[in-house]
Amino acid sequence: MPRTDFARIRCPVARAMEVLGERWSILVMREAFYGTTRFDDFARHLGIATNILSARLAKLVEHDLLERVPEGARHAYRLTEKGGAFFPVFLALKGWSDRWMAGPEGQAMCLLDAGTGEEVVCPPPLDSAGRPLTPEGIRLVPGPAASEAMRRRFPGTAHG
Amino acid sequence: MPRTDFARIRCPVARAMEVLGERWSILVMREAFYGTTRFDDFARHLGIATNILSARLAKLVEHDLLERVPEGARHAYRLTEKGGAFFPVFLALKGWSDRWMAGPEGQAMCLLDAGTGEEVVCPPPLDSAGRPLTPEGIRLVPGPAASEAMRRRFPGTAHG
DNA sequence: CGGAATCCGTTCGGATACTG
DNA sequence: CAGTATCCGAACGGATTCCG
Repeated sequence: MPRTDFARIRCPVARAMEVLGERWSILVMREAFYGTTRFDDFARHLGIATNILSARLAKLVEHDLLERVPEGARHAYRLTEKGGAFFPVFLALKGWSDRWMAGPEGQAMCLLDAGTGEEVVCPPPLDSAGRPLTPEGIRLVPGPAASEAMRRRFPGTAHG
Repeated sequence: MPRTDFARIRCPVARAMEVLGERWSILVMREAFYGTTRFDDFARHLGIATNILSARLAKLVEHDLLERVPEGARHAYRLTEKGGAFFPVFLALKGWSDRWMAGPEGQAMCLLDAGTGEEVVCPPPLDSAGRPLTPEGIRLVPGPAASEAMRRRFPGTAHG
């Protein structure tokens, strides 16, 4: 009984979980955002087993979030455009985690705008009245890739 | 050899991965954001094995993203404040996934502002010049919960 | 040192059966 | 219908070893 193949699910978020759904994956990306590029640095900074690191990096490279480029005798793992585009997601996750998952001491790392020195925050999505958007404030309509089940579940169109 | 206990890591993001680091977890939250509250609906909508769903829901309830409330003869799983606060993170992830992980057909679901009918997007973080913030545009300083290793790695303070 | 390969315990996760 | 429990294969992940 092979496990469900997330790559085959129509929902792009599910497909993202195929790449980022293991617990170390996001932390590897965090390290990449913090400037780490070499295998050994990832391993030491994270305290991750090397075989797992190897597998995670390979998957991130396979899905084009990182690229493996020769650098002298070794390799460097660098963010691609796709990987760099994930930065706002990480920022949002970090914001939530610092607020809701931190211990009494608070946050471990502080991200400052290099220009102003102000702390970087992910702006929250707002509704038309300028209030933070909640799940209740949205209407769901199927997109072009929606399955039949989704269309039955959420009847309507963008302009209906 | 037990696996690394993410709850003990100082980084709040790592602690978040303790709860959300399994591949089904985010999709369970997605369903909650889409209005699902009952066990059977989660199971049918997601196509997840019921024992796994049971475990994921229990963990989300344990960490206070969902609460299990009696509803007639059964239970309803409802978003808590903490769980609702995760919505912007989901939105950011969905935006990235729709852009970078979707197939040629595009997105599966479209989230509209219930008031205006406009598609909801997560505003990207900007730097002081109004340009999208990149990992290169930030300066990293240790926060109050930073480990010694982190302080050595990132010397400096918020006002240094 | 960089990274892959091996070994093995643990967890995930699907299918099925079971209880209320 | 709402879940829990059991079984078992497959994947995750830690420790160690090995190769360039």
